[in-house]
Amino acid sequence: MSCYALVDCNNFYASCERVFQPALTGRPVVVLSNNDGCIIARSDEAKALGIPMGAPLHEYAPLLKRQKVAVFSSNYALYGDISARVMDQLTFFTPDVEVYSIDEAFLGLDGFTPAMLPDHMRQLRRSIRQWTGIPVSVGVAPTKTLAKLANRIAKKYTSDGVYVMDDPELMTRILGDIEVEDIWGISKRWGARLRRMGIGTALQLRQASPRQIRQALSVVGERIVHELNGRSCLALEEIQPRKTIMSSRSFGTMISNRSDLEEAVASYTARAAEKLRRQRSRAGGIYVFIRTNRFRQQDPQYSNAAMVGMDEATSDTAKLIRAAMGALRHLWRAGYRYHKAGVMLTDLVDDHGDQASLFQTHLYTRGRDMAAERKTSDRRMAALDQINAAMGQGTLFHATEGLTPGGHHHREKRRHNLPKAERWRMRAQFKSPAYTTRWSDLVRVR
DNA sequence: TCTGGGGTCCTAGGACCC
DNA sequence: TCTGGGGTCCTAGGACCC
Repeated sequence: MSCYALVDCNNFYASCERVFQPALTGRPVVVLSNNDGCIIARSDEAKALGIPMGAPLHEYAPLLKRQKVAVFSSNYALYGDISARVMDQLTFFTPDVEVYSIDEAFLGLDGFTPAMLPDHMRQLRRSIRQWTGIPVSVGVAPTKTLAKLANRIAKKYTSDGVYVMDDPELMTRILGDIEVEDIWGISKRWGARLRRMGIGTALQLRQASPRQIRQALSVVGERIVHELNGRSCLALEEIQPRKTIMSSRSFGTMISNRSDLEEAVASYTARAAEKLRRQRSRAGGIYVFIRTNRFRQQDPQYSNAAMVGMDEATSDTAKLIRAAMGALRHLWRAGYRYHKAGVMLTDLVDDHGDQASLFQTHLYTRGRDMAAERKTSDRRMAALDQINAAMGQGTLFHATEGLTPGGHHHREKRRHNLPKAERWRMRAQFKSPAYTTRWSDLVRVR
């Protein structure tokens, strides 16, 4: 039987700020997003005041003032540093650590005797508190999904912040009280879909037919069913280099000037390139997007993006910026007030492996795709030619402009006289008359 | 006036090939 | 209006996460 723990830092950013200002203990604390726009972390006291996650600051400013809430701008350098210390402590307790996010880690506990787990985990919690000042909660269970739930229980109902899920009968009772939306991997939208199927609690989902859930929520949903039943489908994963690297910001004030926009995109590209080099990768492509403020309904709206393929994968900031500027030349339109822009580095390759042959394939298929585009859309072709002519560096092979949802729909309707759901059903029937699930389908292999 | 910034995985469908 | 079947590769879009 497998065994996992989820270690989760309580109200992480707020706790980090408190480490350096112990006087804030017992007082409500919130931390703000980049431009001080949203509230992205809250201490327990702040949550008790009814301040929701992601709330716009301007809506809650009066309440914060009235309640004397301590308000911080975010300090990611600090949070990253404290996070590293917390994760470092974990390795003293087990070598099997998967850092899942800045404030969470899964532990593999297969070698431990069940009887000693609670004490061991309490000790882990104490030592993290002692060495970093950060309070954590620990949930232990046979699968990652159950460990996530165990962690919730540890946070909400225990005094020592540790909960080990080992009593099957008690577990059944607990799952009956958990809403489906509180399960890891089930959000509002999927929750609503499940409720329409008569599934509202974790217990009901556990008892549901894996096949039916797969039809509704894909293999991802089916995995959750198995995981709730104690069959582990999600293994501990190794840390690996990122597959994409993003850098984006909304501007403090809106930008109409083209050179200001260029400056912003260039600096985002530089920042992304730094991250790229830090993980020893090179980028084969760069995606650039710009947009107006979607909240200002009264303003004319514009949003566009383009993707540039580099001639050769690179981590050279200057080259990447030239490519980004080429994309931007195409994207920019006068007369709009821009509010946000960003770049994403894609097609990342390792600095060590045999990336050369891998990249050859990409170049080849891209050429083929361009030929295909010519067939399907004259409009897109004209755009592509225009852009490619304008670009000195790299080859642009995709532009979102000209690809309208309407166009998709139109083609779709012409080609198929059956609705999508019906086609899908027929196809599924035809392909697999007898439903079987291979374990290899369920277990995610990286 | 103000409303975040990152990531990952899965599936359907199109293009292409034989 | 109909117009094979099997396979691969790729992309867009839709989900989800913190």
